[in-house]
Amino acid sequence: MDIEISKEKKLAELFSALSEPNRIRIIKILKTSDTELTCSQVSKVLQIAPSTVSYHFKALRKAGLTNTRRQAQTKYLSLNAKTFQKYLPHFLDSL
Amino acid sequence: MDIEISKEKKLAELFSALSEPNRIRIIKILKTSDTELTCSQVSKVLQIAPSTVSYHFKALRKAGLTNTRRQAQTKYLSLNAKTFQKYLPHFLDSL
DNA sequence: TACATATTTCGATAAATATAGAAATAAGAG
DNA sequence: CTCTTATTTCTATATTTATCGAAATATGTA
Repeated sequence: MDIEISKEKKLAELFSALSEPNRIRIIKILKTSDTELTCSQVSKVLQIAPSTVSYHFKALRKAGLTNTRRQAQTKYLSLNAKTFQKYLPHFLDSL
Repeated sequence: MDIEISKEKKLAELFSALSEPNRIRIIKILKTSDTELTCSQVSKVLQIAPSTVSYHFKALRKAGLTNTRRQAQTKYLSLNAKTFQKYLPHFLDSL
C-alpha cells in the first residue's frame, strides 16, 4: 500500500523529475529503444559526467518513473510503465 | 511560426512550470470549474500571497499553458487547451 | 591480493526557484 | 483628484537544483 499523498503533490513530484531536458532524453531513449540503459552509456550519449547521470537516474528512480536491475557492477535502468500509466497516461506515446 | 526548440526542451519547460503543487491546483481548478480565475481568487483559495500567485500565473503563461484576458484592473486566467493538446494530450482528462 | 570497470557519494559552486512584503502601476468610482 | 481594488515589480532570502571532479564503494578478473 502506498503512503497517502495528494495527487497534485505526486504530479508535481513527477513533473519535477521530468523538468530537465536530459531526463526527458533518457526517458525517450528508454522508450524508443525499448531496452535498458546504463549510467556509462548515457554518459557517453548525452556527453555529461557519470556522476551527473547517476544523479538523474536517482531522481527518476525516486519519482517512481524507472526501475533498476543490477548485474555485477552494472546497473540497468528501465521504464516503470505503471507509473506512467497511472499518472501520465498516453505521455509515452506522445514522446 | 514558433521559434525552433527541441521537443525535449519544450517538454522540460512545460514540466518545470507544472512542478509545483499550487500550479497543478490552479490548472485543476481552471479545468474542473471550466471558468476563468483571478489572482485574488486564487490567493484566497490557496492561501498564498497575491504576489506569489502573480509569479505562478506568469510562469504558467510563459510556458504557454494559460491565456490571459484583462478587464479593468482584473486579469482573468484560462487554460490554453492547444498547448495541452499538442504536448500533453489527455493530461487534462486525467487530472 | 592487486587491478579494472561501473556506479555512487561527497564537497563545492553557480544558477534557478518559491516565497513574502513593500512599493509601483493600472483602472474604476465618488 | 483622491480613494479603493487588483495586479505586478522589486528586494531580499532561504531552498533546491544541476553540474563537475575526486574519493569511496561494489564487483569481477588476473
